[in-house]
Amino acid sequence: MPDTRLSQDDWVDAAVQALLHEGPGGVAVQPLARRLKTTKGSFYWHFSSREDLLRAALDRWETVATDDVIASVEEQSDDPGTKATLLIAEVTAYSQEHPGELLLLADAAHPDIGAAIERVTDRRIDYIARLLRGAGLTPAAAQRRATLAYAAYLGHAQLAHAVPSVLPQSTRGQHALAAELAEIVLG
Amino acid sequence: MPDTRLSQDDWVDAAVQALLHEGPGGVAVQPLARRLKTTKGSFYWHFSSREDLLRAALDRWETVATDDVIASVEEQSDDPGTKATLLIAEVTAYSQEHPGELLLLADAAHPDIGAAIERVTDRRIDYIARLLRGAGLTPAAAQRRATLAYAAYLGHAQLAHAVPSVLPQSTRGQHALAAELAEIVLG
DNA sequence: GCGCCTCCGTACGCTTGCGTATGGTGCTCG
DNA sequence: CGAGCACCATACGCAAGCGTACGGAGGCGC
Repeated sequence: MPDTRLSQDDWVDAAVQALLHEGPGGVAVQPLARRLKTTKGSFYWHFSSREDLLRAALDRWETVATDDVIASVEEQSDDPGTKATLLIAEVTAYSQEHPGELLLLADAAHPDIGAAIERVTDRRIDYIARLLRGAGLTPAAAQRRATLAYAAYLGHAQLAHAVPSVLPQSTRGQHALAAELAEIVLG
Repeated sequence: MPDTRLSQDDWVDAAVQALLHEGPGGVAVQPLARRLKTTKGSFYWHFSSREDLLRAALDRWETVATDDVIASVEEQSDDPGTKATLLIAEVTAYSQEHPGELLLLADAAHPDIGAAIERVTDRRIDYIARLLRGAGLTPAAAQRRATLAYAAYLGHAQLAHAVPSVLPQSTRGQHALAAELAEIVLG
């Protein structure tokens, strides 16, 4: 039992986990308190409200969902094409393990959530567009392709989570789909 | 005040509207009762539970979300390419006016919702694949392209609803994006 | 070793939704 | 025209979350 005393950060950690696995609805005071084996008394000492915690969790998510992924890809390769392939793999695995991110889109009406999503989406599409420009596309074409590619990724992730049966079941089939997408995007 | 007396169908109508505009969370007994200017007493006379109503609403949605759209497209043209273009337009407008459908994906864990989504998604992708075969693609390629096209549509709809700022604001830009998608899908 | 400040547990009130029980309406049919 | 049935309103109990009040424990400085 390492330190029965909790810090603000422990709560944020738990909130981010809940956010990634259950979506924003999982960021709830009492359930998290149960999981942390404590009570609301602790929570309301460190935070002023549930919204407060949600904001902190979103802030952290924003970083891991962009910088971390981008940095990981960047340090693995220099070639834009290779980087794109790496990105697809990394990001697919990421969304597979963290279905909560997709649930975030459903709550985009919430001001803080909407703002966070907007920043994350912007940075992701910009990064893809940058890769495509690196691969020789004109800025305008790169932007369009990047948007389409991201839309395809998003939709694919949604399908994988909500209707897996419509996607190829075999790894072969999945690979064929990913290859087709890559070929289309890279022209 | 046409008939202060309500039928089972009136409730289902209201539920479908709620489903299309607010997602499954909107299919709630008391809110609907308020909207219909009645009370739960009425509801529980016609239905045994909230789930009961939800199932009825999903059943109806399944029809309007597939057959109706497909029939509309089919009666407007015979050429597969034209039909695909029509489909994109029709379906984009549809999802624009009915953001609730996207929220359904977030609740795919619910058995009835998941099953309904699966049937709808299957039929939609199958229809697109049929169009693509009609345009000369091999069955396997048509299936892959149809899946990708649907994923792109889904993701695009999500973005339009949750992060409209990342999409082109001008109708010109939107048209360019749609054109690029159509060109990609049709080869 | 005493007091204080930090942190947490408990108990409460509030809201919103689901589902039930039960008493009323008004229409309809005999 | 009155009995019965279809339909609805009201009131209740229950669950789960948020937020507050307040009291108790435990470590730290002096």
